[in-house]
Amino acid sequence: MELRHLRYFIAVAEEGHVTRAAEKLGMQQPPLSQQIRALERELDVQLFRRKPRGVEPTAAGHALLADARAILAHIDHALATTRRTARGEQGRICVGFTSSAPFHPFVPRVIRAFRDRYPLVSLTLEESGTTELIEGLRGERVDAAFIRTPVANPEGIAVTPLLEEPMLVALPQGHALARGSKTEALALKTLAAETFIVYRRPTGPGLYDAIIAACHASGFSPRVGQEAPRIVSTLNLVAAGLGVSIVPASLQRMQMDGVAYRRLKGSAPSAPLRLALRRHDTAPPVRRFLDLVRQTARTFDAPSAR
Amino acid sequence: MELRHLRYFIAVAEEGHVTRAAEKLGMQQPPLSQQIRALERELDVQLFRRKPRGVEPTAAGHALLADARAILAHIDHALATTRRTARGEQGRICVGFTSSAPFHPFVPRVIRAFRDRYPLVSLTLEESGTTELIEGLRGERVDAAFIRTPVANPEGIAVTPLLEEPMLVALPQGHALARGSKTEALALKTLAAETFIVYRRPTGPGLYDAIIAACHASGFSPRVGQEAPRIVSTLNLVAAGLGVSIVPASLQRMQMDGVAYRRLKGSAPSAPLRLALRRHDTAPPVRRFLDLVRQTARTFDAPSAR
DNA sequence: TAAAAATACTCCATAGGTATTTTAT
DNA sequence: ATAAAATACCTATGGAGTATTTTTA
Repeated sequence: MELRHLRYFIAVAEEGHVTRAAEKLGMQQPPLSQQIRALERELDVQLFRRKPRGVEPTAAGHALLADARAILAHIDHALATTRRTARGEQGRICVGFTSSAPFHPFVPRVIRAFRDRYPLVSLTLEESGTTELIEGLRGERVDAAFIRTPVANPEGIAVTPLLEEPMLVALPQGHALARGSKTEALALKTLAAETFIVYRRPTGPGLYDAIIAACHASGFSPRVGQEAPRIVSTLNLVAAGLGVSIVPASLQRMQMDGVAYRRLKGSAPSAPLRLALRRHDTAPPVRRFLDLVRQTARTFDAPSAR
Repeated sequence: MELRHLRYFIAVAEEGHVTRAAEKLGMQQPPLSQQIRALERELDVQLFRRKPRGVEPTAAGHALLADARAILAHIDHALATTRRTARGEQGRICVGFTSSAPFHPFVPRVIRAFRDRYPLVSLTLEESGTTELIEGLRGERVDAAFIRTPVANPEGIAVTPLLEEPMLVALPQGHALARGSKTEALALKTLAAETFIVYRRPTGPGLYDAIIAACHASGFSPRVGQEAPRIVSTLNLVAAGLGVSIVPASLQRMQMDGVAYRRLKGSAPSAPLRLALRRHDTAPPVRRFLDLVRQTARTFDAPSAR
């Protein structure tokens, strides 16, 4: 059986008249009669009662008519879903981000824009460390990840740079360097004697290494104190007076009590925001997400350094 | 689009390999490739990613695969329903009966047999007078009716005789004729002086006329007292001592207090059981019902005259 | 008998087959 | 280099067209 048979059958049942149905279908009566009989022969069921002024569906014909309409509707629905899926308008996507990413206003903005634009794409979010996110990408548990640092082993992973923001020194409130003119930039070497609170290296090696490298460039080797597993923990430790830290500027947005920020003078390390994807991932929602992220990044006038 | 495309698509998606799918479909690889590409072109959607060792459904392909399977299942289901409907195994039937019919053991037996044999046919029962049942048949509210009397205007109605049973005299308990040897048959003319309770003529003219005619044949004109709208009411009136009546033998089964029965001698009127249908009704459940009724009637060894 | 469906046939579009080339790793 | 898909081309099945007959109330 073919869909043709169902289409023809519906036309004949609706018209109650083979000749008129043929006209409506843009064909002649004999081939239509033949196809109807072929359908009846295949099902071994009489679908129409032939009368001198047309045809009338039998009980079986009526039963089939209802189902045939439902089947054609089912097909229309399936094709629409398929097309939407191909366009990336329907499906699923899991977006991961490191703990510091959501503080950058770009991230919530782009997530919201995606939800608005592609409401049929089911979007799940996952916060995790950079290393876990990259593993998640490889294992298909995550489809896109906002990260801040370069990836150690980028095999099969494509990283798109999005935005850069300065890094600031986070000092305990009341620290000597936190007093004075707060808007003036600080030279990194001023911090040579301080204890540094850093983000755990295994979780996000890039940030750790960038800070150490910047210190060495300024002529000193930083004393590393506590290592924090999340960027927020870093600030908690700073607020507790256990040391200073160097964090992306957008962290200021969280208004943490007991922490003061100072800008850094000269070639201070900067904090990039990047998007990591599987290289050659053709999943349409992922492509749409990347498109939207890039477009939003282009028109983003960084309000982070307020 | 045709079902062929969906069948081929499913085969290729399941095999992940056009050549193997073609083999499984009993065809060659190039035409299968062509049909798949034709489907992709029509939908304007890429369904497979071509790899050096086979093909892999895209996200859209996966979406379509699930729907395509559901559609084929939908079709199978529709065809099965159509065939069952054609065979009379599925559908609806409304069976009517006059008030006296269900007392004949044949009627409940055949109803039960039909339910058991055709569980997917939704069966509704309707009790009504003969006249209303025939109108119900004409108006398609009823599809088959168990009646006892001939139909006045049988235009478009086919009546099949099923069984005959004797009619008995129903007497008030304590009536002179109810005493004595109860098994002995009574001559109808013995009742010449009695008041007759009869079934209302408009509701069931056949029974009424049969009784009057039998009395005339026995040489008297019966005195008609109350007319009852239902056969049970007749017996109630007899029990109340308002007169005698002549009723089908199977009415004994209802064990009505205060009523005694006597057989009739000679050419007493007999009570037929008949099935009325629309002439030329081809509805399959109705044909099945008629077949079953006839078959059951043939093998029915009347236990009514116990 | 009259309208409509079924049959008989013819034709051609296209599904499917055969041979070969292109592609992707 | 190799396996598999795509392309080119051919064949023939069967869907559709034309002319006519049969059916049914």
